[in-house]
Amino acid sequence: MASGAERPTMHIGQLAEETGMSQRTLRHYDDVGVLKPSGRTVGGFRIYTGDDLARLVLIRRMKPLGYSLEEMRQLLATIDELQSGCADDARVRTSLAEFIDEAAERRERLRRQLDMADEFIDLLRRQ
Amino acid sequence: MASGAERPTMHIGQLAEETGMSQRTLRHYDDVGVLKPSGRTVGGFRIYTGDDLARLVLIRRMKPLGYSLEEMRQLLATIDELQSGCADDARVRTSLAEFIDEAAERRERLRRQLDMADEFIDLLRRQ
DNA sequence: TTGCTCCTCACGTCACGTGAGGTGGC
DNA sequence: TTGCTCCTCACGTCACGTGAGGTGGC
Repeated sequence: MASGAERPTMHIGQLAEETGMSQRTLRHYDDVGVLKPSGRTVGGFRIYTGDDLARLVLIRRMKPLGYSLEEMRQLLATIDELQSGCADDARVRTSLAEFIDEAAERRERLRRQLDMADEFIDLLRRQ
Repeated sequence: MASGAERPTMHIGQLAEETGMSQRTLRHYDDVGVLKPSGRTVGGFRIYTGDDLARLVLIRRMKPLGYSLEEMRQLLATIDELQSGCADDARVRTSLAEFIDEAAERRERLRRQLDMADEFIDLLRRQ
């Protein structure tokens, strides 16, 4: 009644729909700590916010680089620290720099995989 | 003694070394029928030929497209049929055309993943 | 004969998929 | 009150990794 502008929240089904990920995957991300819902209803339903959605979109972008969920968890933790005002913390800065180097390597591997795929398709077409 | 020009063969360790794949992976490919060694020694050692090496290189190029081992097995079977002179068999031709379409779709997915990876790295660099 | 390579189980792991059986929310 | 959505086990799957214990090959 006395509530002001409500932030939009959603249940697991809507988040799954909007991101194209399965509900099982979202529950698994909760279990391993990659994406914990912001809350629960009294009855136990997971409640996700717009921030959670943004985090999931970020996770989806990380996936092609082939990180394990544990590595994602660590990288997301570093990003969280940076955004909560630790941008001057040398330890966090170093950690970020390492992650960027790793990501660049993984990107190169992915690009080489695209080359391999093209070689493969050329071979198929020559049959 | 009376042998002519021998075709070079190798054991599992050398094949693993030359392709960068683990021996366990090669044994698994044998188990599921993706790459059966051309022979065995009396003692049971797997014997791989140059043809086997070529097939494994092909398999390595297929991997980035994310096929299951069962799908690889089928695609390789189709390629084998084509190369053993069934190139005029309509069924085999149709099968190949379907595989090429699928491969092109998977290639596009892979290219989009590269874009996602780049967006992710940009985001990291902006922190 | 000594190493080094290879062998076959067989259990473990990672990221989920897939029911089973039960309950919350509008 | 009726559906539809969500919940927690818990076993299954795919592509291997990782020892354990034993033997082949030059």
